[in-house]
Amino acid sequence: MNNREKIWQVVAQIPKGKVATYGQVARLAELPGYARYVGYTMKNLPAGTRLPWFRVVNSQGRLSFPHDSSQYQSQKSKLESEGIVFIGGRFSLKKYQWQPGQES
DNA sequence: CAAGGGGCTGTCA
DNA sequence: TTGACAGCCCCTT
Repeated sequence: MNNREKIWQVVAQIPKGKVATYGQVARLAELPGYARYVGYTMKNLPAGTRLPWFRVVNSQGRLSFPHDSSQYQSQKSKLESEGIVFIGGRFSLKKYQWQPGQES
């Protein structure tokens, strides 16, 4: 299993309505410091993947796409459909960040 | 082999 | 609270 797959597994575990930061995903995948690689990996997901990549956000409680890009809108709407509320272009990371162990 | 860049981050001003 | 900076890791030039 390569690092890319480890990342996929972690992302696949993020529960609906919750989000995780790139750095958090990296740590959970036992790859501390690979935050940036996580983003790179999400960018190169196989077409048609069912991975909830939209639940991965940056540590600022914001999305890492240009505010006017279609990708930003796409991710934002997907998160909102799961109950995450955006205020002024961002959301409360404190409130929605995934805490492994309290999922179910 | 070197350089640039990408859905990042923690630190410091 | 923002913005600038320096590290991080990997892939493509």
